[in-house]
Amino acid sequence: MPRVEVTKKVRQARIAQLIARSQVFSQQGLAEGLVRFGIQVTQATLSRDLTELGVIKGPHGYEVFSRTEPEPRANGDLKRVVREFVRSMDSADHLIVVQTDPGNAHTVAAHIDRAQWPEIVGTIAGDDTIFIALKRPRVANKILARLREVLRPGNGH
Amino acid sequence: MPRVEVTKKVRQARIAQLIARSQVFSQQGLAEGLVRFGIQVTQATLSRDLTELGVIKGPHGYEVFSRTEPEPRANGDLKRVVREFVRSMDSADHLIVVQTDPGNAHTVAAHIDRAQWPEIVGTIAGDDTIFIALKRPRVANKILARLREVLRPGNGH
DNA sequence: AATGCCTTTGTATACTTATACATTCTTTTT
DNA sequence: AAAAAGAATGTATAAGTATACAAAGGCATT
Repeated sequence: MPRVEVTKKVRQARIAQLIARSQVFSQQGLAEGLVRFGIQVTQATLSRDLTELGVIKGPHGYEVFSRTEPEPRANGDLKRVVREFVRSMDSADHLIVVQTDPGNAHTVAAHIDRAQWPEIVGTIAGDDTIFIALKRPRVANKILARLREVLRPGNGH
Repeated sequence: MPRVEVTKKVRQARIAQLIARSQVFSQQGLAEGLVRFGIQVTQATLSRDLTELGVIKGPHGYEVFSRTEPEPRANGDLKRVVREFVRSMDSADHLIVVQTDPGNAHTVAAHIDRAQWPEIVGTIAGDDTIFIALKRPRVANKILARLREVLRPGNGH
């Protein structure tokens, strides 16, 4: 049974609370903040706690790293990255414009490049936008349809 | 002016490329990866680069945290950056494709954007390529000519 | 050219974080 | 109950990162 002292679980909850409300930049500082909750631990323990909580250190101090995995890297296939990152698509003549989640345009573009579809002349990716240059305008709908296939719900998983 | 050495900008572009494609867990390891690009720097410089790039260290290595582009110190005009970074240009229908020195596409594109030429709908820049979307294909040559003016030798300084 | 300011980078080192090992306490197995 | 196995945590230190300082070069002004 749990002891009278503060459990690991409670401590980690306090840590999450603390870093959510204030900017903490070191485990030493975190330890000091925890003292106000009557919790006293060493830096080593905090290092372990932060790892378990999935906390990372950003420009503004520690933050919970739960958001959509910024970079699933490795090599999923085209379908996977399209389904995961693409928000919308449209075409304009020789060009298809793809909107993705911020920061992931290059990931998607790289996969499209790799597919080497003959109708595509080239792609270029910014932060959240991809331009796909086509050889001829009339293939736009064909390519769009091919890409959209994987976006439809109930389309495998 | 072209420099013999690798510029900071190019180096940071390589860093971004490297951490996007593989999992890097230390600045030491990053330095080793950069050697394959012929770039040799110390850990201290990489620490600074990562800060400037807004890179953080997550469970899967370094990742880009935020695209807080400090925006190229509003310096130099369009002519200067075109002369300095552009390698070649061509058009494809309503699209102009500009090739630049590695890592400098954003700089050039930003200046083109700033010029606000009415014939240009928008631009998007990758690592060394820019797509310029035009309202209508027939203005391509006009824009190309205007850009190429500054590339001609003996064109002021 | 000389001066001064700014940028970039390396060196050395301080600061921060992770981890091997040991200890203590709890739980499970025999 | 004793022994074995695990969990949690501290200690000491290794591993990793940031930064003060100085050197070097670019650029503008004089």
